[in-house]
Amino acid sequence: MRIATWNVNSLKVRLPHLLDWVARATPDVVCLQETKTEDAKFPAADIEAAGYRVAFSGQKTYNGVAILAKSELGDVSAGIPGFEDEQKRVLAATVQGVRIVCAYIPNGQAVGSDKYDYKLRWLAAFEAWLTAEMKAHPKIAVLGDYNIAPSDEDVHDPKAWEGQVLVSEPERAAFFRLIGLGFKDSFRMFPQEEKSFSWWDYRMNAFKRKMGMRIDHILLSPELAAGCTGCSIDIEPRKLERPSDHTPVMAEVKAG
DNA sequence: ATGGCTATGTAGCATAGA
Repeated sequence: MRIATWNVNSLKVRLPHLLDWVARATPDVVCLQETKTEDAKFPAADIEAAGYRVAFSGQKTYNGVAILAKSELGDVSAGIPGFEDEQKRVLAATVQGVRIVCAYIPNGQAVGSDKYDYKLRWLAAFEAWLTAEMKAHPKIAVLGDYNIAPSDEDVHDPKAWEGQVLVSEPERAAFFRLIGLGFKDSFRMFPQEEKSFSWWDYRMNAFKRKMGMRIDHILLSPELAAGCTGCSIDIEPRKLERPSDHTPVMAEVKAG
């Protein structure tokens, strides 16, 4: 089963890219972030016509998550239980015996800002919830835009970014607490090219200059990781006209 | 060089992203 994540930065603008990409990459599950689309305006018919079922939790202007799947989406739930949050950032569903969690982790804006505090509080709630989810679902995958570059090799210029949001020690510590629960960063289970990134700033010709970060991740529970046969980033969509600033990441796992 | 793009909501720019 191929499972993917992609921050599309507006589903309305990126729908043609998404449909082209799923036709080419043929994922079984796709987690989307930053759909920026109210549920009433979600393009469900176009996605269903492409052969996917879909669940979504969105809002106007900001955030918004969705899960596409070739087969049935069971036990769909939105948000982190017990964590009050107006922002639509989490959606979970069970597909072929695999619990899929789609997450759009807060950006954090700047270290020390209110949004940074919110990011750390959010991550603490996320970790607590996943600790329980993992026990309930031994086959669980957590896919999404983490807005954290785990290690310096995930940053084009670690010196320039040192201590900044996306790489700061508390953010990385939160990421590695998820690893501490037993999750594997599927991308790093396999040999990868140097300077493998999933996001490049729209400005400064950052993509062409390979000035990116790896902040989109697929974390797998031990049971899923044991059956994982690959994980890769597809940079092709970033080369198109009007691209998302993020690219898809896809892993292959054994279905339940 | 602390900007630089892009998307949205809304009708000028402000906010946010990362």
